[in-house]
Amino acid sequence: MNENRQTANLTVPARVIGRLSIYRRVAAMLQGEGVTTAYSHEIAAAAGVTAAQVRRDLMTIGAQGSPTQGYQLDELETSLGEFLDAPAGQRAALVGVGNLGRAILAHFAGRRPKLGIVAAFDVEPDRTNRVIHGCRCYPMDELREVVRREDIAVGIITVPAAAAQPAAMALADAGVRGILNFAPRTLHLPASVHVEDMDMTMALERVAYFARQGTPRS
Amino acid sequence: MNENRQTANLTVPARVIGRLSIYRRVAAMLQGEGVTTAYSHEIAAAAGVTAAQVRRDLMTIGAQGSPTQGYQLDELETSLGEFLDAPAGQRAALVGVGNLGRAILAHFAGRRPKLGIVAAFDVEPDRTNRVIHGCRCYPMDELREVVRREDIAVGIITVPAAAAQPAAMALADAGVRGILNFAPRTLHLPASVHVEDMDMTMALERVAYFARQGTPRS
DNA sequence: TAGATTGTTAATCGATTAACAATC
DNA sequence: TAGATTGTTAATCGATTAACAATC
Repeated sequence: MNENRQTANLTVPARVIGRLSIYRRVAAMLQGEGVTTAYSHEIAAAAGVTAAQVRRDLMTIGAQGSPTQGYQLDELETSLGEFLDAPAGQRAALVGVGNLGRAILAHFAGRRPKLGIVAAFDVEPDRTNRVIHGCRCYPMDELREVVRREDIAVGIITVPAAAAQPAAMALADAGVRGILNFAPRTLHLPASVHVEDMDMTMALERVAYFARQGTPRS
Repeated sequence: MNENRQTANLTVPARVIGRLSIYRRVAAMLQGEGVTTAYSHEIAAAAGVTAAQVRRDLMTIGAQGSPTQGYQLDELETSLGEFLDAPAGQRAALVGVGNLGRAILAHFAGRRPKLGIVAAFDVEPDRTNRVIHGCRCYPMDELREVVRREDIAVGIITVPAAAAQPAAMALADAGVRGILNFAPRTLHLPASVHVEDMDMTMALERVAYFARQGTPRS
């Protein structure tokens, strides 16, 4: 068991990656307010986690703070960017240009230079061969070609539930390695493809349940 | 520590509630295919979890299966509904009728009779005093009155990041007990208000990271 | 019956929290 | 310096997994 331990790139749990993304958002926000340094408990308060968690997470990526000054926010933002972003950037494609798909295109348009949605796909002819929120929309049968040409690594699924699995397969077959799935259906894909579900119905039902019962103390 | 243990309604972790919501979706889907009973491993496969987890979760809500037949899907769906839904139903309000807000209104329109979005709010005059995707849109200064009149228990926040905290406060002050937050900002609210974050940017960055690094084996 | 599945407890695993010496 | 904060390890906590007798 010792011989196959990972040496070069440590494995970081998904939970931690999510928090790092939030710390980056917080660092940008604080800098926007003119703040240049922040203590772990200040970052923690803005991120909604504990100070100890912030320190441990930042230790993971090798970001260091000063015991008297805290963390230098511009350095921190750089460190987080180097960890979270691909050096050469990554490109994403969206499948399903309905109401939700369009909203997501608008939401991400120009937000992250290192991670842009560069193509969208749909089965409906009246949604394709045009530009929506700055993103070119192609018919589904061009997916494979466009994904390869544009070197697209990430897929976003916003099709109806019944169409989700075929859409995911098409993306995976074309070479996509990660999928953000908004459709209320569990996707079955090779283990080499990382899937994250954004199930709005589930989330809303959970909120409704705890609105009634009260939040557990965890 | 023994004296204040909960007796009547057991506390169920958020993770479990989320899975129960998924089992309900699976039960509905299988019934739509004409299936009447399913084993835990069949439900598990469709839900993307382990069979042992399905059995343990269903045990939590007192749903029983037969060792030879598995679970009766119509009974299961009823049990899950009785557990997840408020007997008299619950009403939700959405704040922020932009692209994402409209998409969510369309997404939930008529989907769950026991949990409907019955009001929307916005600061923009040209978005208010009209009906969008079947939902009446009010100006923000009517929020308190409408939330109380319609007995709204759940809020959905789809405003820009800078407007999220005031919107959350307005909802909490009006009596909302749970909030589904799509804005990329951590909300600070009394502990009595349950908050769930749907951070699309974080989720996409996480997918992009694991698309590059490979999924951890967890 | 035989056998796969269920309900339920014990063992394992991983993440969070607590603690504390080192630091500026 | 004094003192709050940092980096880092040990203890705790909770959830998942493994195991197995009971069931139809």
